[in-house]
Amino acid sequence: MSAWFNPARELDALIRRVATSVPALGADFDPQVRPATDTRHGDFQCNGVLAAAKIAKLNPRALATELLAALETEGTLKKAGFESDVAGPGFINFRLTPAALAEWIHEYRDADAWRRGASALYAGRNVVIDYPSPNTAKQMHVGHLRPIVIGEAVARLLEFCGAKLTRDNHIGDWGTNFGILILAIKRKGFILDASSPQALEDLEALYKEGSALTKADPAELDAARAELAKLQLGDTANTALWQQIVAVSNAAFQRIYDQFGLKSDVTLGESFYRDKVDQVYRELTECGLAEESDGALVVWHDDIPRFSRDAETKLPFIVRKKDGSSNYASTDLATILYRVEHMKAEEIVYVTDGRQQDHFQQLFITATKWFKATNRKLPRLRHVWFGTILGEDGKAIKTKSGDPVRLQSLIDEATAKAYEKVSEKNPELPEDERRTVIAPRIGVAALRYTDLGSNRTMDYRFSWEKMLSFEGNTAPYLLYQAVRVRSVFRNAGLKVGQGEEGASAPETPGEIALARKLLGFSAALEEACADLRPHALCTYLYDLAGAYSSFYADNKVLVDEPAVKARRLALCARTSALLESGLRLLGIEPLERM
RNA sequence: GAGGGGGUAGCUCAGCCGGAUAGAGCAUCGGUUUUCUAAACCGACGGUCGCGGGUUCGAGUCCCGCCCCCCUCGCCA
Repeated sequence: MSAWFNPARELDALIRRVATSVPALGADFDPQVRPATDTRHGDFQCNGVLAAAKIAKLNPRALATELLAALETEGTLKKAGFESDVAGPGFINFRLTPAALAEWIHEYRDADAWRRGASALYAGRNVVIDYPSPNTAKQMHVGHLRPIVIGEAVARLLEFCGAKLTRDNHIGDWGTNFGILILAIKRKGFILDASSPQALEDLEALYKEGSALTKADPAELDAARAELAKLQLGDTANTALWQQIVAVSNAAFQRIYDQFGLKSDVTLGESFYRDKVDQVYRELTECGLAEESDGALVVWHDDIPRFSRDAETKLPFIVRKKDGSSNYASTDLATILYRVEHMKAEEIVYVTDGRQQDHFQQLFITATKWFKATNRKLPRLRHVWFGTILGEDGKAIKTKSGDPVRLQSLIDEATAKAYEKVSEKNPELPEDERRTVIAPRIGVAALRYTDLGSNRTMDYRFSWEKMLSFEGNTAPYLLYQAVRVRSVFRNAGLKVGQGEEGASAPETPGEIALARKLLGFSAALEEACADLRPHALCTYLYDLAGAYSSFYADNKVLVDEPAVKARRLALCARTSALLESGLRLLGIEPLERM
């Protein structure tokens, strides 16, 4: 074990250490080590000398030369396989020798090795991730795509980097809509059957009707409230109905989760916390954080102008409604406490729509003060938020009738298009494989990748054309590249990873470029983890696939010279493993052929 | 009004812990296959990085002002 998993990080540490022996630099010198912006400059560059020279009023080139001399004397640089020089106004460029590239490729050969390299980021940390957390009694629609897809990718990233992860599906199963729904069910004498695929759709229709009635007739609204009150007081009939509604919802959700390969460790919905909110009210009141306002129990944050009681537009954190019932603020607070006490959470990650930013900001501030006042240890709280999926017109996506687009219909359409495309491109593959394996996987992968491919904080325009186009930075392109690599091994009669003995160091431009790209994985992973942005990984995988394609076009793998063939097979094997591991991190299951 | 996001090629978007000549895909035009999956590769075309100031050796990236678009703002989650 000698090659650095993440050379940029190690280089940075090394330069900092050596800089202490250079008088003009010292201990607080920031080397600003970055991947080289242009490969002609090498693999990594140190930009920090320019700024330091300015402060010390020295010639930057001379200072860079001095620092580099100290680095070279120290010896590590050469051992790690770097060549280096001073360039331009005072940059220091570092280039890994082909032998060093070969060593990394030899050493970091599979997901286990990468996981070990990456484990420093989250080693052993207890993390609870809250997703996709849908509301019950409604079918999953396009709005549920992002929490599923982003949540799963973030979860896998964290797990890959060593976190001890609990996936907690915090379903919304205790909302005020249950009064309306229960009333409507009773009126119609409707019988619920959780095993029926139709059941949730029926519930939704009932709710729509009931909702319209309550809007039209105040007496109806009172009746609905009465049903809700009965439920909350533990009425047997209403509780049974509520349980059935939740069961119907969960069964329908599960059918969607299965198609996305989603598994929760626990599903503790809001209802689970209904007997735990009193403690929240009591403690918040006792430590002087919460107070009555217009009959509700609210928390003001006078230290934050926007959330202060003096703000122009009042935005209190309402923890108990004026009718005495809880809301998501109260249950979210109770949930934090539960996760800390019973799941030993050191970090909680919420994956939700960006429109909830105010809520989470207030939640986090309130929790911070509450935990401080009660001498509890606060976990790190992170809101991983995302933008909205827009229709082709740039407005919230809807069907022609104005209803939300069902998630299942998105999956079906994507799958159908994928089937068409595969059948056109590769008709000799067995029909059954195309239909049951390849098409569904490409379809779901396309949905996922479209969602993950751009920065999550951006809104994006949903376009069938773009989503199902199999060119450019898309899932089918990446899947295709992964399949092409596998095909090389199939033709050679080898398993991926075999035939590397006696490999020489990369030599041709295509080989070198690919090898460098492979090394870039560690940095991409770190970047994706830092802000929990899966799209950094997407960008990397796309680059890697491109580097492979160029390599593949100019470097025939199955050649006669054993050393050349072995080194190219090694490059192929690593590309294959990295593409496939990377896709899995995004939640995308790679294919054998397509 | 306050807060958040966005404004980069005709379109969709990367790049934004300041770094050397601003990148992809699509579209348009052209080239590459008796060769490991051409769903590919290579090339050409295409830019006042919203506008104006400032900081800096260096600004798409940081700061200030302004303009435009989207979202949120008292009891839904």
